[in-house]
Amino acid sequence: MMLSRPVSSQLDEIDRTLLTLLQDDASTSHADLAQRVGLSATGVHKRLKHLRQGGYIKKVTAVLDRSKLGLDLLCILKVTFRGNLQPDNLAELQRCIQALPEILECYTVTGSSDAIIKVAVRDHVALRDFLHRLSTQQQAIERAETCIVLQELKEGGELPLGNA
Amino acid sequence: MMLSRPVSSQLDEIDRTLLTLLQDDASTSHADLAQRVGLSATGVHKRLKHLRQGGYIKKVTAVLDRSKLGLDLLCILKVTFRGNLQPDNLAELQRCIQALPEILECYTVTGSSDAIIKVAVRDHVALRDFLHRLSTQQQAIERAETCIVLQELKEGGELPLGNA
DNA sequence: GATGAAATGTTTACTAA
DNA sequence: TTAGTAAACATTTCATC
Repeated sequence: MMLSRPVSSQLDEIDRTLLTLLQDDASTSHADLAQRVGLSATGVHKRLKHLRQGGYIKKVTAVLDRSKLGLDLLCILKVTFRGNLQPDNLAELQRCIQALPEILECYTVTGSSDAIIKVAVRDHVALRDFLHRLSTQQQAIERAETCIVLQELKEGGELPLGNA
Repeated sequence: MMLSRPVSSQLDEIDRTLLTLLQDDASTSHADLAQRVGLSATGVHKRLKHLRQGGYIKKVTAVLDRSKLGLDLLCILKVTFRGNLQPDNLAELQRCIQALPEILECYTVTGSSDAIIKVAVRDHVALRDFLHRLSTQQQAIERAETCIVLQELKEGGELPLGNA
């Protein structure tokens, strides 16, 4: 016999719709959300509480306009290390992330580079300064190709939940 | 003689602090924010209104947990086109972004690749399927190096406003 | 999950600096 | 132009069904 759902249950379609709506605009009121998914505001509230407590929603954040804030130059760095991703290099990289706030994102990856770093700076002077601080703090960099972003065709990265 | 500031004025330190706090948690109440910046809730409200209307805050979004939603495989694609970034290729790329929701971010860049694409999929089967649809829809791809993300050392990309 | 009441949070008009 | 006070309004949350 099928008892009630486990605490950390699978998400149903209403949950996924709610998450999609909140990815688009997290300031939507419960009443609005309720109308769209065909539930009461309280029903929405309980589901959101579950989604937050279950860690599905990690946080709610304000997305700012980089240009308006003077950070016009976006770059993607492809970095390779001497000795690849050996523990020392990784530890140093993590220290860099803490020390250099211009680093927006940082991933270690397979392929021709060891790490990929996204950086936002004011202009090419700030970029030069950043690269100098990076190479000072990360001793084991063998090569760092700086790719300047020409166009942001899509960003923000809302997850596709239609088939999740 | 120096007259009053234009409507779309520069941001002061309180504005920047508010933006930083909202990047960290956009669900913070006006009362809480007020306490932190030494203002009344009304003062905060007026500043936030200005920041929203001025376009400094583009939107408020819920950040979801990829793993919990079954999108465990994050990849970064370095793509080069036959004929580089010629208009036809760009148009086709924009169509791809619309058609392939797995694409979280897409940038055209300088350097050894023409575009860099961030993709989230469920597993390697979904990745294979995605790559197939990509190459079908984007005819002019000369080469696409798929870098699988091993670790997300930093993501989300909150902007550093200390020196803005 | 729904209803309605209580607690919070937000917005506005008004006032003062 | 900017911010504070207080009141009106809306939303979120909780107890109860």
